[in-house]
Amino acid sequence: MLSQWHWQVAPTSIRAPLLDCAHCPSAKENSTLEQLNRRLEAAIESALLSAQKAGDLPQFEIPRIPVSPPKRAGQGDWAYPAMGLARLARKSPLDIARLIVDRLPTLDFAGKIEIAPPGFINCTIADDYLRKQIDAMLTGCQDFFQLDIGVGKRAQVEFVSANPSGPITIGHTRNAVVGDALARLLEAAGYAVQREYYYNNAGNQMIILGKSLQLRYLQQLGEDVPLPDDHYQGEYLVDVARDLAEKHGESLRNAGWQRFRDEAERVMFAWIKRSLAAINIQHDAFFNETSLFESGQIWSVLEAMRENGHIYQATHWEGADADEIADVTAKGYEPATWFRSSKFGDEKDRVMVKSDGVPTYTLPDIAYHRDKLERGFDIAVNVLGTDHFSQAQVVRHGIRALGMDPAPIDVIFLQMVRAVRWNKRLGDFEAVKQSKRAGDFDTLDDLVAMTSADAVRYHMLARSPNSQLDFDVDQVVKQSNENPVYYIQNAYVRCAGIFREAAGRGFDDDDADLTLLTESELRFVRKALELGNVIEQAVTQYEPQKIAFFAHELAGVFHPIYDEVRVLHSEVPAETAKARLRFYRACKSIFRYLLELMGMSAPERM
RNA sequence: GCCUCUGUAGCUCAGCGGACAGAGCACCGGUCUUCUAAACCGAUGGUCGCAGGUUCGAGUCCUGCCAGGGGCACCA
Repeated sequence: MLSQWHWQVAPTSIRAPLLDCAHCPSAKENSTLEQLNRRLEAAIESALLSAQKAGDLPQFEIPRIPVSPPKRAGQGDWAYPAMGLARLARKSPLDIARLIVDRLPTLDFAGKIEIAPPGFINCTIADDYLRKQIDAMLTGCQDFFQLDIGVGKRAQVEFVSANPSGPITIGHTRNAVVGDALARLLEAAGYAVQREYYYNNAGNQMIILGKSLQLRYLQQLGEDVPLPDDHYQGEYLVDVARDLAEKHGESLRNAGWQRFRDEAERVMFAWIKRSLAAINIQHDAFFNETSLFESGQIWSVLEAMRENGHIYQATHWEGADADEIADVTAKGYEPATWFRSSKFGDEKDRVMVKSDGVPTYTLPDIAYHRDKLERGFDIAVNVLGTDHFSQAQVVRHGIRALGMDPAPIDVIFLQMVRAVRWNKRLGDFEAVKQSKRAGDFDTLDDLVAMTSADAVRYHMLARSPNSQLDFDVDQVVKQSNENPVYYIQNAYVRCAGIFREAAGRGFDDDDADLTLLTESELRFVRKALELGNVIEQAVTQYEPQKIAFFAHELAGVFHPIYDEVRVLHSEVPAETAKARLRFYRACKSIFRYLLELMGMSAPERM
């Protein structure tokens, strides 16, 4: 079955090979906070065990209480709430905290360890340790922050998956940005990632698209043929028809609609790829529905489901009530092929093959996901609009009906997105109309033209998938501190500016003495070291927006320091200046990496 | 009706069962002789939709309401 893949491989060379993980980053010791919190938790657990062994604490199973960064300054970098043990240990939280701290093994990264009421253990990272991380970071953020959770594993992200019937819309754009960001984060977590695009080209929609183009073409030839209401009305098909007429003249006058469908698919796909490339997105593989028909996979899936006893022929589903039966009878349907999905928790059964013998969308969808599972990905994430929620459930039931475990497949559901602008008269936001008149936009191309690729990527990413997103086109256009895009990029630009100036003066950071750095700079390093945790959380919880929030927070730590900590200034001693230049080298490195993780550019100037 | 998402400052939104609920914007007051203004400093601003419950501890978990979005095809 593995030999029956039907994808075109996109011309991209920068991706990791899909099957060969020989050169994947190997598990290695790294020094991010991602490990520090784990090490602190382990140390606390061993302290507790030791206290139990000595009889200072009663025997109980030690619950997992994670250490977390406190909200407030002055409470250290990691806090452990010992209150959670009070009941089990039958001691006051402060006493327990004392017992733990007294027995805590030595930790090279730990500086001050304090106990605070009502029972927190606050651990501060030692300054020396932070200073060492600056040089470590300079060996490359990609390596420095590389997690080991995905090493040796293969992940697939299926996203966009818009049918080639028109341009990429605002909704697809959110999907594209979130999917690609997740793919980048998975790569940062060590996975070999494949970006896949699945599209339906076998169904009725593509037939109508072909017929629509055919009519547009005939109109170009001067024929007076109307375009029915249920056909594609978009102006873009007129452009395609005009090109066809120019290239082929009248030779296609008697061609079948299939010829036009193929042409439409080809042109639309070229357009879609161009649009996505403009925001720095490329898929590795394209998988089409038609291939599932040609290979016969849809029928083998149906057979397998039938053998497992989940398929039946009927005019209506088995649990239909009187109203539904009356409804179906009125329509006069012949028997169709049903999937008994209600057995798997669905609210009703679903039609797999219509009474006219044509499969519904669901059957190839199940076949596609079976194929995906058979390709052996450790995780396969599907980015879908929330309007596909029910459909995704049915596919899941279908996979179970095949006797397969759908566990590797996860879905990120994106809530709706719309472009809005402020309407002064109404005193409220107003949806941008779905028309193509000047100033209105509803496609990715329009969005990019009016703002920028970077702005589109950031604003589409910086929102929880669970939240609806109003893309405020006026705000996104603004080049001011109202716009986080420039706030973040400016951090990189400012670093780049220092190095331009330093180079001009022949000043470098060779032999920098990092002990000359003070609390301000170390505050930045502390924050920067959280990146490992952020990537881990983004990947394991499927929350790629976390990286956007973090980038903004880190820029928020950076700018005040930049304002205060100068390098090439008459009053800064040369040795101090060297140390600071080294610090800004690390800053520049991490901002470049963050922008790369978000698929944004890192401009040298703005 | 059923499923699902959302409701936190005037606006847009963060917030891992933990300490006094945070940013940005807007508004108000300051800061460009320095590598620095797409920036910085300061001030104002809150019954976390409502009501119960679990917990030593709830914006966070549970139940029920209220309000808004989306989905519940022999469409894709």
